[in-house]
Amino acid sequence: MGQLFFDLDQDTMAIPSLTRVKCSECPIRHRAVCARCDTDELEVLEGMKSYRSYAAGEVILWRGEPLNFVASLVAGVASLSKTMEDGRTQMVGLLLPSDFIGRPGRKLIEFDVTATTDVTLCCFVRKPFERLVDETPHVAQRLMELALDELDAARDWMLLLGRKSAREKIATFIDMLVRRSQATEPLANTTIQLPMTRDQIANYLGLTLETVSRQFSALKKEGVVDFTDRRQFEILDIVALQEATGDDSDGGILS
Amino acid sequence: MGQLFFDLDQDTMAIPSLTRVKCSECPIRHRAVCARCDTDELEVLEGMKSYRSYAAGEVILWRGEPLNFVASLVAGVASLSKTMEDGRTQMVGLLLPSDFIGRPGRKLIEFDVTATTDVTLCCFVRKPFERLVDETPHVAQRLMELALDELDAARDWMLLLGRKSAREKIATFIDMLVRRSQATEPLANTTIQLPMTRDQIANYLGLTLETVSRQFSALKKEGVVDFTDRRQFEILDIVALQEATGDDSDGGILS
DNA sequence: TTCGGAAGTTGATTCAGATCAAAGTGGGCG
DNA sequence: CGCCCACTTTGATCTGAATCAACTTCCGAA
Repeated sequence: MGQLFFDLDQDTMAIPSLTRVKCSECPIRHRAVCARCDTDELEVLEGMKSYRSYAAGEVILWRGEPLNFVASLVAGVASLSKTMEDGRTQMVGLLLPSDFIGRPGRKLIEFDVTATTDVTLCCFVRKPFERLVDETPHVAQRLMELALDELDAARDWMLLLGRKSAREKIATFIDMLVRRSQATEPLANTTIQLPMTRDQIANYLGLTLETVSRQFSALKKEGVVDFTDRRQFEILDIVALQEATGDDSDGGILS
Repeated sequence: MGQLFFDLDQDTMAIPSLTRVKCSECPIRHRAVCARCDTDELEVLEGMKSYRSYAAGEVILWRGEPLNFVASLVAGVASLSKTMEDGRTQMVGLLLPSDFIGRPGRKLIEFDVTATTDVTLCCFVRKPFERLVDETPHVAQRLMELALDELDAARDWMLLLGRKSAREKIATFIDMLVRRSQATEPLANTTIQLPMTRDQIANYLGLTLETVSRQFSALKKEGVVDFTDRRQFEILDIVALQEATGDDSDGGILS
C-alpha cells in the first residue's frame, strides 16, 4: 500500500470523486490508452475527463446497458462477469489500473462490470472520445494493444478453465498476483494482498468457494504460503508454487 | 458444399496453391481485413498476397515461432491451441473464413495454429503489411473489429469452459455450428457438417473424447439430433437443442 | 478383397470437485 | 461492549466426468 505516486485514500484505494488530478501526474500515465499522448494532447484530455468512484461491490455497468462513457481504470480492481439464467457466474476478465472499459464502435456491453475493490475511473463521454481516437492514430494503436493484451490473457484463462486442476488453478492465481505485485513494485517483499473474497476467486477460477478455501489450506499446510490474515499472505516457497501451476517453468521456449 | 462463389476443390475445400484469385472475386472479400478497401487498394493487395494451402492436420504455426507472415483464412477451418507440459491441450480459438492470423506489433505467436480441415490462407509478408496498416486507417480499424470479435468469442467460451456441464457444452457447440451455417447459407436445410473429430471437439470444449461421444449419443437417443454419418448430422428439435445450451433464450435482453 | 489402423462407441470403475451441512472468525455498528 | 452478519473453514457425502478397457466401424492402402 501507499506505493502509488499520488494522493489516494489509504483505506479505499480510491481517488476522491471530485479531485482533479493532472494527467502528467496520473499513476497510469504511461500504460493507459493515453500512454503516447504528448503535452498538447494531454491538455485536451484534461478538459474531457472526469473521475468517478465506486465502492467495493458496486456495479459499474450492467450487461446490455448502453455505453455512454468509456473509461480507464485508475485505481482498484474491477471484474467483468457473465451470469447464466440459473445464477451460475463466471468472471471473464479482471481489470487492473490502466485497463480500459468500453470499445470503439460498440454501443452495448456484453457483460457486467463490477467494482471488486473500491475503484476510481477516469471517464470520457463516448462520442468525443471516439472522435479523438479517429483523429489520433497512436491512441487507436494503443487501444489495439490493450485489446490484444486482453485477448492473450483470455486465452491463457481458457487453458486454465478447461484443463487445469483446482490446485493448479489456485497456484496459477497466486502466481499471477505475485508477478503483478513485482511488476508494479519490484522491491516489495513477498507479502501479497488478495483483492477478492473466496467467492469472487471461485467465480474467477471456475470453482466453488469451498474448493478455493480447501486448496488455500492445503498450500498452507504444505508450507508453500502462509496467511497473515484472510486477505493477506506470504509466499514461503516460490519454486513449489510455480511447480504447482502446471505451466512450463521456462515460459515454453523450445530447444 | 459448393456454395462458394469461386473455384474450390470440392473434396478438400482448399484453393489450389498456385491459383491467383482476383481480390474482387474472393469469397471473404467483404468480411476480412480488406473489407473496406477500394479498387485501388485491392490492386496493391493483389501484388502483395500469395496463397498457401495446408492439409487437414498440418501445423500452420508452432507456438514461439517467429511470425514472418500474417494471413487471412480464405477457406477451411483452423484452430488455435495451447498445450501443457504433460500433453493436456485446450483449443483457445477457432478460425473460420475471413478470420485473421497474426497481429501488428507482435513477432511471436503464443499458441499453435493447426489446420483442422484442409485450409487455404491468403498471406502477406509482415513488414509491408504493417506499413499498409499504418497508412490505411480503415484497415487498422477493421483489424481492431476482428480482434474485438475474437475477444467476445473468447469470453463466451470462458463461461462455457468454467461453468457449463458436458451436455450444455455439446449443445452450445452444435448450436454454434447451426448459427454459423445459417449465417453463411441462410436457405440451407438443417444438415450440418462437423468440421472436427471427437478428439478435437473434446479439446475445444474442455472434455474428453469419450464424454463427447456419450453426449452426442444421448442427444440422438432423445431425438434432438440425428447422425447421417459420423461427420454429418441433422437437427430434429432446435428448441430442445437451444434449451440444452443453458443460455438465455432471448439473448439476455432485460425488461 | 483384405488387412491395419485411426476414429468412434459403450461399459465399468474411480475420483476430483460439487453439494450439503455445521461451526468458527472477525469486523463494523448500535 | 457485545451482537450480528458476512466471510471462511472444515467435514461428510454425492455425482458428473475422467479414466481404463473392450469392442465396432470405417476408410484407405496393399
